[in-house]
Amino acid sequence: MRARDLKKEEAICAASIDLINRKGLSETSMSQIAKQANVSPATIYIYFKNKEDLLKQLYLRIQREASTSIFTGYESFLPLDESFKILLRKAYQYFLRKPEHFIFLEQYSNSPLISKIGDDQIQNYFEPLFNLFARGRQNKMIKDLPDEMLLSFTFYPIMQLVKYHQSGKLRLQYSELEATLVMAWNSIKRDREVGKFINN
Amino acid sequence: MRARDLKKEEAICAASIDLINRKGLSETSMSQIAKQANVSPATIYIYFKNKEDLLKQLYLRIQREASTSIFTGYESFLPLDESFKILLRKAYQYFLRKPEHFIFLEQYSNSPLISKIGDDQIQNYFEPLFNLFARGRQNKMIKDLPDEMLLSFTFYPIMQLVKYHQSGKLRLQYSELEATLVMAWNSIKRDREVGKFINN
Amino acid sequence: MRARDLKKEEAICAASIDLINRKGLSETSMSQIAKQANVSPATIYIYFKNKEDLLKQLYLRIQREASTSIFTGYESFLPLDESFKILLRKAYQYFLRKPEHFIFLEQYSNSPLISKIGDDQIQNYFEPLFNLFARGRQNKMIKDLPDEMLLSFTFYPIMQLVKYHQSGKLRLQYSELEATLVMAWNSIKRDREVGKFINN
Amino acid sequence: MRARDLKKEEAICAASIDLINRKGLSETSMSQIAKQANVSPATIYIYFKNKEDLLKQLYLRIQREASTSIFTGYESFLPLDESFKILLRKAYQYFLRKPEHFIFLEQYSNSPLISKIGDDQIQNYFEPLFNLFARGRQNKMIKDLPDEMLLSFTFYPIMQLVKYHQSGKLRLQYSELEATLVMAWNSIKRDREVGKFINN
DNA sequence: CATGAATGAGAATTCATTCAT
DNA sequence: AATGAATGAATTCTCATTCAT
Repeated sequence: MRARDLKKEEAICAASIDLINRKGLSETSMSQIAKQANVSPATIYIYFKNKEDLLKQLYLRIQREASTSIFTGYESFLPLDESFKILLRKAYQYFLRKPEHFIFLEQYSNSPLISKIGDDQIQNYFEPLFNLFARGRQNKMIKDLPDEMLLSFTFYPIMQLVKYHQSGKLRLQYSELEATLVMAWNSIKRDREVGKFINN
Repeated sequence: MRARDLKKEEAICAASIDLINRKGLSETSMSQIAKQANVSPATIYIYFKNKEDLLKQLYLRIQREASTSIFTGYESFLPLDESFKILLRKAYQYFLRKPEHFIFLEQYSNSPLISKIGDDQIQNYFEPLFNLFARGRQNKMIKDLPDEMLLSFTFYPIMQLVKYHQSGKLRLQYSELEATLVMAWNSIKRDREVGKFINN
Repeated sequence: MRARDLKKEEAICAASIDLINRKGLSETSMSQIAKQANVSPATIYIYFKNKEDLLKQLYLRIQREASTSIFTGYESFLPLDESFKILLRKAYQYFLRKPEHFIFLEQYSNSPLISKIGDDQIQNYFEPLFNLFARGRQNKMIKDLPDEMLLSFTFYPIMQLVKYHQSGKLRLQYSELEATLVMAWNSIKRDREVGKFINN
Repeated sequence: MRARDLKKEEAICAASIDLINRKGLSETSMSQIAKQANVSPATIYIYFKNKEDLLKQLYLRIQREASTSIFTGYESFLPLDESFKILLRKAYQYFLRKPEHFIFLEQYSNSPLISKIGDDQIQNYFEPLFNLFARGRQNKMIKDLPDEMLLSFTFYPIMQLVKYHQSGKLRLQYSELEATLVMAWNSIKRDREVGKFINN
């Protein structure tokens, strides 16, 4: 597998994402994908080893694309909180622009398929954010909490709001988004009031 | 006339949940379920109209059970923040005790199947939390933000931590959980420091 | 089997005939019949041994009813041609009144199921007609041809016209029917013009 | 790319016809057909959309083949009665040679499936006979009756005799067939004796 | 590289029938 | 007698994948 015609490969990916988003992983068959992509079923097997591989590649390439788009071009000399808000803002806006990608990622990563992907492969996509966290902890500007906790109160709430946006339940204005970013930052930034249990 | 066998229905549900957790929605077939539940495939169709209905009923009954378990028995005369923390703590602990239920809900609600369920049917499960939010907003103890925003910074981060727990990436100690609940509360409680965009 | 409640038995028969006429033998299941007859599937097996038996009994009882209705009450002292025309007219009118019965008979008798029914069982239903033919042959009023041939040019054309009527393609007026009966009679009545091959 | 294998399609058709003749429309399953045709069940669905389509195509192609075989090559310059007898004779002999086709047609056209076929599609197969009728009516050689009536006293009696032949109840000698054709012709030919109701 | 044909395995669902009450 | 529950076997049809061109 892995051949030339990028147009065809792209068509296969687009068809897959669209179908999976609309019908679900279980209701999307290789022949449906083939039909919608205007290729023969056999052609898919030139570009991907099998269905599992197709889905995995899709997941990885969407992650990669999102990560690239979100984490490139932000100036690391900015104050930590600014950098942090820039990243979250870009993430929010990126997924608003690419709802199909967002939905696909959610579906895939909440299914057992996700276990077939090595942790490291994913972890890397968050690296810049983790670096930011590390810097913040060193500078005593961010609470001394594990990355997962910090993500849970910053990145994931934002992702949840993307979901609300896409379902139409809550569409943030620009100013509201900015306030939200402040909320996210406040929830992890270190301050004078000391918590009872966590030594921050 | 033979009476309907609740044992059988229960076996079907349990088998479904188990298989779906292990193999995924897409890889779980009616005959696999039947086999694991020790009934005939045809028997499933006595209790559920079809596969879609089976999954939907599972989703609703798991939601209901979780909601009941989490939202019953908390004393409403307690201070708002206490009530709030009790609910989140119970939610966290409930899903820790019922990982299969948690995983099922995540998988189902991130698939297109979720769109077949009326909004109202779901919304109700959160009602006590929404009531709390409403009270808090009236009392000026909670920021004047829409429910979705409040959930995004309280309930969903906690759910994210359940996920981390179950994947083994981050298992909170009791004291850490308590600190986390404080974090959640702090993120939505109204305070003297006035944000730039939100008038709280 | 064979029990009491005639209402139930009648309901089962009526439902069967209706469904088979509308959906076809292949598309009619015992549970559909049960549902339409407002009884339990198990109940059908009290009245009939199994599906094959149900169909067979239906066929026989419809044949019997038709035969009874057509062949009773015609006066045998009438001239042969009058008797003959009376019978055909009654047959035509009977099936016009009972389209469901007609359609069922056609469907059943043109399927391999018919082979499960002994020839004698059916033959009897035509007996009065056969007697008429025999008398006619003896009296030299009817061509000396086998019963099957005589039926083919009298009874079956009339049945074909019933079919046309029911499909809406050709609905005979009363006078047209009478003319048709004359045609039928002419085709088998003996006359002076002698055929080349058959000695009539 | 593999080309479609006409041998396979033919095998599927032959197997279908054979099974339907022996077991009946209702008792013939796609897998039985596949097995007897020595193909995979899935292969049938390459050539036919579904079971209903398979049966419909079978019906149409058998009708077409019969029609072609019966109605080609008869000389239209012959006297009307000769032409007419030629056609009926060919029909009789054709179906005697192809009992499976005859039985299939009878079974299909007496089931509700027939209603899924447009009238026009069928009507065409009889066209040459209808033309003959039209000519005969114009020439005042045939009674002035609708096509359906004429068919009922000519074509269908002959078909009924085919049925008798195949069931073994009455096998006509050649000379008997000829006499029968005369009967058919006489029943529709116009003559001096004027009927009471029909103005012929 | 690309294809439509081909397929065995398996999907969801229904079947005719029997069971337990 | 009558029922709805229960079922193993069978139904139609689709699946992921490979084959032959």
